[in-house]
Amino acid sequence: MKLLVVDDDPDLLSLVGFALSQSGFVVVKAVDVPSALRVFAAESPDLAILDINLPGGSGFDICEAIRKQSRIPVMMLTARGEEEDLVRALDIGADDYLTKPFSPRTLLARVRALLRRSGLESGGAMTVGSLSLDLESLVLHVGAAPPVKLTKLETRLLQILLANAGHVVGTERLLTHVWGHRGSGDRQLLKQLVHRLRHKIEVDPGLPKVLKTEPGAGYRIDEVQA
Amino acid sequence: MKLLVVDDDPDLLSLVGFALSQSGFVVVKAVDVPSALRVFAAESPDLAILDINLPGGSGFDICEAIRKQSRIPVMMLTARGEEEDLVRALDIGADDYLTKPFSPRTLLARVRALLRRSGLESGGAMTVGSLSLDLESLVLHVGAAPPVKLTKLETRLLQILLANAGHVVGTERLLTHVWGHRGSGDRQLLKQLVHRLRHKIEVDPGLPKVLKTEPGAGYRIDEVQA
DNA sequence: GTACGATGTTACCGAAATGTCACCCCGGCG
DNA sequence: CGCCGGGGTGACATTTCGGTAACATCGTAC
Repeated sequence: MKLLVVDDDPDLLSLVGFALSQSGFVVVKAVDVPSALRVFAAESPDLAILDINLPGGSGFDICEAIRKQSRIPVMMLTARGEEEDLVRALDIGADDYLTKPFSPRTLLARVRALLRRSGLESGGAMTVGSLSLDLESLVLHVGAAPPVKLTKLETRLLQILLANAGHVVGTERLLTHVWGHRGSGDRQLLKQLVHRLRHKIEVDPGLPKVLKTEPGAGYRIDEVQA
Repeated sequence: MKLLVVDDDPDLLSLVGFALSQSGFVVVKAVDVPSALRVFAAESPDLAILDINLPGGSGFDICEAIRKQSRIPVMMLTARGEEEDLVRALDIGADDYLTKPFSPRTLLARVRALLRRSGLESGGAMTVGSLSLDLESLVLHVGAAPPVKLTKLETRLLQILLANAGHVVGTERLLTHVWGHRGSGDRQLLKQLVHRLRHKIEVDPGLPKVLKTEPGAGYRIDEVQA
């Protein structure tokens, strides 16, 4: 489970980073808005913890940018006594907030709660419609059909598509999520991966019912009724 | 994304220029009214940041001149304690203002907010009247009619036309927005693109109701009633 | 080392998107 | 009238995109 933490205070950043990685999370960090957006695009974290006051913008900007692409849980950090920020945060689509100062223990509890609420709890499976993907064992259940064993890359591809079910996910975003910065620009990799995945999960790979192509835009998975 | 910044203080100009280009914007500058107008005409920026007190005129003049041609977001800069200026600024058609001194962080946040509001920031959907364009999935909804699938170029064309709904967008600006500097000067490309787009979105492509031609100037989209 | 599955690479096909060209219509003008 | 110039239109060429297959390479279990 990968978490993005954005704060301009390096002390707080390392403290929080330490606490979270102690608990088994992978933590990626950023100190300002532009780098946060870069990291978000490059790493596709599963949850974001955003400070509101940042050099070069505010956590609101990051939150909005994230919401345009993703439904991952977002937690905002605010200084004491800026309650009006909270309204705006929740308005923009944040899922929770925490008032500084806070204890690592509190943070951890909130993070776990968020992950549980959003169904991304570590090790668990993500379910959308009649699709259920187990991220640990790399097994996919499609309706009542026998489970399918997937490869690492296939799982990552499905993960991001399911996390954005109903929305188109752009080619470039898929590439960076599955392969990281390396695969950037290489559509061929994606073509092949989609091709192979379809052969595993589609009844008729020639007429995909699950993993749809959006010409010129990317790919999409809709809620499928069993 | 290209921004025009006009201020007579070279220090402020370079500071702001630095902050903005750090965040990935292209910045063009001017120090007085005449050069600002020249630069605006030559560069077709997507947003303008105008100081009010300028040698040889005021930011109001620039704002008015811009408003005659374009609907791009305009932000005015004012010195502290000149609130009556603000009224006039908003009256004239400015979209936002900032009181000096301000932090680069604040400026950046406001600029982003403006771009987002005007639909020029990537991502999301933009709606004008009964037209709704989804920039991610390249789909356009026209009133209650079935959605239309657009191509990348068609989407870009509509994007800039919708962002300037109600105003004529000049040929040259359309060309550079859709094709980048490459297509500069090639009106044939634009003719074809408009032609093809009209066939997709107009009831009678021969008598366009949505995408209107402004002979000698460019094209325009008005608010269409549902 | 060998065998096997996973992944990366290259090539080809057909369709769609885009670019290019030739010609039309129309209004202004000498 | 014939000659522009701006736009519109249709036909066609070229490029890009997505799907598919075949083969190469890599890593790991045995």
